[in-house]
Amino acid sequence: MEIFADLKWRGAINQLTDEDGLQSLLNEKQVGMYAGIDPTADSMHIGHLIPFMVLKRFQLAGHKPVIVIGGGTGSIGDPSGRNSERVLQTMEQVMHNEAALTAQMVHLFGTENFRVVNNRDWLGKISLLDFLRIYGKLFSVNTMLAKDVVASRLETGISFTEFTYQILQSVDFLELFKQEDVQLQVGGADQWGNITAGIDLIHRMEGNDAKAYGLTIPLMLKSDGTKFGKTAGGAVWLDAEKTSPYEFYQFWFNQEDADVIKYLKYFTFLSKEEIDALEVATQENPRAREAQRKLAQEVTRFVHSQAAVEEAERISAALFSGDVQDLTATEIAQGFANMPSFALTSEVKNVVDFIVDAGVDASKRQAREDVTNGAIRINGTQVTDVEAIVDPSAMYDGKFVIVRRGKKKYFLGRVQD
RNA sequence: GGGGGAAUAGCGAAGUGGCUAAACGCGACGGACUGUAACUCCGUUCCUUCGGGUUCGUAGGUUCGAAUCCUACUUCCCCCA
Repeated sequence: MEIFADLKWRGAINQLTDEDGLQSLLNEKQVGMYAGIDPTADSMHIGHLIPFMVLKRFQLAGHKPVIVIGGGTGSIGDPSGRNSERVLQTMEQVMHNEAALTAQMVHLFGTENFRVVNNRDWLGKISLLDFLRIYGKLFSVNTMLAKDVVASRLETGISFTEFTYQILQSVDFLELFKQEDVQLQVGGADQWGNITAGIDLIHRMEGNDAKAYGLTIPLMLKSDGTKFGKTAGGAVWLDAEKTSPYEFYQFWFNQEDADVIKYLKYFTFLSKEEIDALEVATQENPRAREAQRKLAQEVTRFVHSQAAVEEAERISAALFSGDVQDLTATEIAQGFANMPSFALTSEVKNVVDFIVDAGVDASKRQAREDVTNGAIRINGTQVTDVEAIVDPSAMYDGKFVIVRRGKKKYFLGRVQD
């Protein structure tokens, strides 16, 4: 499918500045395009992936994405989508984040037909007087105040620093237009104001016939209206240290039927035919969760690797069947990375005491009840006798004890001595 | 500043001297069912060495016996100024 039609079908387009103009540009040449990310953390989370998925599709279609790491803008703070002033980060933190994000980008985009640049390289060189004389004159405060992002903050307050953010982002677009032949900026729906400000600046500096376009992506929401990409544990990170590949896989696997097709379209590179087939499969046999499985596999492979997919599936199979005996110590460490864990000694204990000391249950009364009800499994083996004894050195090289309460609540004991 | 009312378990809310470790609803947890779902159903829901122990804003008091009566204090709400 032609890239533009494909994006529309995938529901990836919210607003466009000039559909016909962009369409014909895309037809005639390899177009440079960019999206930015401010180094506010040392990893992307899946929310960040939203504009980058679109860039990746353009890349696969032969165009050239550029990622701007906002070393300059990130030291200022984007007011978009926020109702309070950002706390500035230390420069060391910003630099550390930049390096980590760059590595993630290269992992997703490769090095062919792709660039990562840092806007500190140009923003950092502009003197205050140049800023005011060259750029400031071209921005009307009246227009800036009218942007939604700013207007919504006038009640609660916005600093001059954040107010100028849209000028900096506009300068980015202009610089990229000149240096990297970037003609399209892609961003989330809340970036519309910043993007159009950039196009206006390009027109003023480079002439009205300069071809610069903007594309925003719809706000991603779940079918129940809540925010996409959050779990009880917080954001879903791309960094395997923050969100293990197993948890990452599980996040996608657990999507609702009502959302899964939307996400397949958006977050995978499967063809329309494949996705249509999965849609039918979901309707006819929802219990198989074929679409969710495919979604989890595809996204986990894209963000991590095929090996990560296989490992995640092995851990999933073990955890959900309860057969945890066969897991290796490494797999346990991954599968339990963000599950509750507790420290223990290799001392042999009574189950009830063990459970309470582990924090699995709050009181002995509760612990006895759970044991009696058959709700407790130690290392995959059900324990129903309150007098049973737990020996931490029994399995997994004496390093771990896996406690399961109920069907799928796991707790990992790490033997300390 | 004056007057009135209320504080009960995670939350809401009954309970006005013994039958109350405290109804009921929600939530939470466990189980059955299921698709690692929703719904529904069943059970549990202060601690315990299972003998018992400690609870109804806090501290005292009355009583054989107090969540229930009295006093003081704290907090919250309402009305009047």
